[in-house]
Amino acid sequence: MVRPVVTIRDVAREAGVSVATVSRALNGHANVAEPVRKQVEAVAQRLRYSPHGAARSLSSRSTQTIGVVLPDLHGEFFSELIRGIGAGARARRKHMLLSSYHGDPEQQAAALRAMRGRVDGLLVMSPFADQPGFLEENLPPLPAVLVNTHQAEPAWPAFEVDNHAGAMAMTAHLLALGHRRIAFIAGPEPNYDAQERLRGFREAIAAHPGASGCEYPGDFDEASGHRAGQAILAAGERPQAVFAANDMMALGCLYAFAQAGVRVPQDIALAGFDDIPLARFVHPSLTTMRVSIAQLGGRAVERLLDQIEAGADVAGPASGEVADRHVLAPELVVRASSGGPEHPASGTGPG
Amino acid sequence: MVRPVVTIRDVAREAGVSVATVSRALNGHANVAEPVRKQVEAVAQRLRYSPHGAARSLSSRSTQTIGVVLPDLHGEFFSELIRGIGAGARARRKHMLLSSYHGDPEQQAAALRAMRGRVDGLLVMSPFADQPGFLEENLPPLPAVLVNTHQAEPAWPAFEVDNHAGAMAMTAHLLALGHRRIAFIAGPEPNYDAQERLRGFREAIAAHPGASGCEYPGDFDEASGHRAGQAILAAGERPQAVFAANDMMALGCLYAFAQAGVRVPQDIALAGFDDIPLARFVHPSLTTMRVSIAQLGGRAVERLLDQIEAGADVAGPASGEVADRHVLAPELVVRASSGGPEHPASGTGPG
DNA sequence: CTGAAAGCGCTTACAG
DNA sequence: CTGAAAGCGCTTACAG
Repeated sequence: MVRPVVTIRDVAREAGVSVATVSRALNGHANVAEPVRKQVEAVAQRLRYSPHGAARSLSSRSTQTIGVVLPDLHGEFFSELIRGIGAGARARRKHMLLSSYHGDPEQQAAALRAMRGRVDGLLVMSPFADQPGFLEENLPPLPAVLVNTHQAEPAWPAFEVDNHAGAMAMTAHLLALGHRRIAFIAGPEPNYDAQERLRGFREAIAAHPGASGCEYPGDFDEASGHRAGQAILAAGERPQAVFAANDMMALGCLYAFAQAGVRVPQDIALAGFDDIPLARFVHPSLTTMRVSIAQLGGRAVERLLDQIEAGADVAGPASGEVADRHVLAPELVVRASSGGPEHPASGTGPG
Repeated sequence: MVRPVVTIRDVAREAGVSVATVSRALNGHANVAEPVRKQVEAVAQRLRYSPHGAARSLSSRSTQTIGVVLPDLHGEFFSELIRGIGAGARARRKHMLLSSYHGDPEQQAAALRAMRGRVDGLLVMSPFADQPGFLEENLPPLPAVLVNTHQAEPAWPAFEVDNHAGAMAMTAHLLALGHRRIAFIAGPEPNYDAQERLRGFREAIAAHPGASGCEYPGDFDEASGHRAGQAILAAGERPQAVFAANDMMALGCLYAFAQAGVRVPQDIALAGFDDIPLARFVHPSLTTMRVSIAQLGGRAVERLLDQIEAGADVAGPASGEVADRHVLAPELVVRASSGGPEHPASGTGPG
């Protein structure tokens, strides 16, 4: 059962040709006589030869691999992102080297540097990218595309969700339904997505005469949404609608309302953000902004592979150039919780 | 902004030593004079040197990477698996090369072979492993551990969920609650997990005098669960309990019952399998078997890394040896839908 | 403790 | 169309 390790030299010897010819034959180069190619392929197959990845990468200066460096692997967001990147990579026949780290910049720096010589380009999500010099100092000299990452200077191509526009759209939806006093349950303050959603809410409220908003703190989990829901009910003048900065908080809030006997949407409208799978299953089903994270990953990997194929090999653009930035607009999904006219395809319940 | 590519030779030249000394200094070998080491480290840092992965792998015959080959990336199962593997790999400072393919054996064969020279070992989930010779012919000569994969001969170490025991446990739970006529909604026939769950159900029913089971087809999605639920209600003698082979089908069934005005658990008890996140959010919350897929992945990667460190370098065991097989027992999670005494921590709703 | 040299397994100009 | 040779960027016996 011990399989011998077979190299290109074994194939060459067995086929009676040079290793150069084996290499050319197996890599589909044109300048190989057809009978020779057949012969080499037959021998390679018989010996179950497959080329050594590191050797091939070293000599060809190409790894056929993209590196993906993420802050975490936990939760819907990352699994969708990985799925989208994986699909995009496979479509272009690339491998995917996945690295996650926890918390501190040191670890991410190490993860980034370890990619040199292993990948042809990088997809990076970094909470430290707005720290001046962080990426400049730690990205290997390779093409890189940022995902959902806020850079101080737009030095790298970037793909992100348009949280600001999404929050404005949702607020506009609630306003269009006639609600004027709207509560906002905010996400964690240091979080850039949270900041953008809050900004969108504020802007939409400010732009609408007669509308007023009040804000409650939260940190993107159910429990904080639950607390905010209780606080909203306890406050003086009850808002007509609540917009939670993500779905998990909206669910917590929904639960608080249910406990208090407050009906959604009859007594108060409710909306979230993200369209997590749960959103359509809860009762009432949740109006939310749908964000296609898999698509975000897929488009980012396409952009990266295009750049790699174009032969770019530097980390960061030439000086003075501004990197392209791609924002994906989330889509309003109206369900029962906001009391608006539901889109038939977004209906509640399985079956 | 164009960063020059710096190699070990640049560091050596700059530090005034040989490349051998740089290599030893940076890799923490003992036989380097302390001042020399300091000097080399300073230069490496100043030049932002990081070693070239492929070159290092080729000469050291070690990639510090494990390969993960999966049939798909879609859904809770794979994201949890990847998360568990990723955490395990990071804990042991290994990289993770992730490859997914769709459908056919050819594609998986290619994915497996492409791993040679890129990884030190493989974690493989393969629907084709019971096809004689498939793994033998396509696994590179590396240590490999199988995950949730049914092999005809137990030639490789394997980690899997004990679906049979889990289904028996759930059936026993329903029987213990006094239910005697129990319906089972089966998964897709070719699926090995589905087969094992069905086998566990049958065995538990057969072992219990006075109990009777009837079976309905399904294919692990909501819609088939919904159809089965309708069929169950339409049939002559209504069962006292329904056990769906997975949670998604249980949810579909629950929805059919709700539409028909049949109350769960008062009129009929219901249980699922998997403990997907939705299970605790639906109403009534769903009794199910919890399967820790992340743990499955984590343990598999540990087993693989142990084998790699032990210096094994062959695909498959020595002839005559039987590979170890690890089954992870799922855990019964009693919630409202079965009408049993609920565990306090498993309660319904957020907050 | 240090360096010169061989070698890891490929690819790719360069000749022919 | 084919082969001999150089080289990719490291690591590691081997001498000293």
